[in-house]
Amino acid sequence: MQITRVSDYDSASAMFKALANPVRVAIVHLLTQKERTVGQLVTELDLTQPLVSQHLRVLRGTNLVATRRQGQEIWYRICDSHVAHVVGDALTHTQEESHDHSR
Amino acid sequence: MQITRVSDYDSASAMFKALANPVRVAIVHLLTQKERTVGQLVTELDLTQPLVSQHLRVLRGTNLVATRRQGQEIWYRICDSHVAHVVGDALTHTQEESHDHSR
DNA sequence: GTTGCATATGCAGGGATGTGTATATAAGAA
DNA sequence: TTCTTATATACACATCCCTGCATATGCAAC
Repeated sequence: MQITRVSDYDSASAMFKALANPVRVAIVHLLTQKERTVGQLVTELDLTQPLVSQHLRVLRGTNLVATRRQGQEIWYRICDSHVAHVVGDALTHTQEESHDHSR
Repeated sequence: MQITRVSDYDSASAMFKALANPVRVAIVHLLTQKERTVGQLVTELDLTQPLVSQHLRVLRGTNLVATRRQGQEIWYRICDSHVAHVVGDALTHTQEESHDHSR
């Protein structure tokens, strides 16, 4: 097909926008390993709790992460494997780039 | 390791920021198929030339695309396969999501 | 030199984003 | 009920991004 509508890429770019922040990439990368509570993320990332919650809200709003409540804690996990792949490929790309001094 | 530095994800999030726009995702997706000139992108996306050039500058600045000049035309191509994979996975993720009415 | 085509850049206005501080909600224990 | 812990939200302010329009640059032909 000839025609490419820019609006066809709205949802994909929304996903990338959700990942366009180092805190959120760090959160997603941690959740790729295993599910975690908000408090665990706060400790491991050494950030304030409201800041982590704000970023988690963005990730929730774009369906990149899902939650389950257990008592007063809320456990966060990655939604599906594509999210992990996207972040994994991006990390691979940027790491290779930083080793490439030939340009 | 316990410690996760948020700054370790700066370059990955910079890549996502570069893709956090439907025009740029559309451009990258088109370039995934074959290399193209600026004029071809302008025609296929039905956008103004300055707008396409502005977005190409962002993609160049983050090393997602590369160029070669041939006469007065400049041909753009994807930098490496990881970029194509990232966009491919993202499109797969968002498409599956739009078909998933079970949540 | 000039002209024409292809592409890049500058600038400005409106809108979105990131984060700190304060506060609200929700659940459990007493 | 009150107290404590865990998490979410509101608000504000500074900063950044998107895009339209105008203009500049680079290359080829003459």
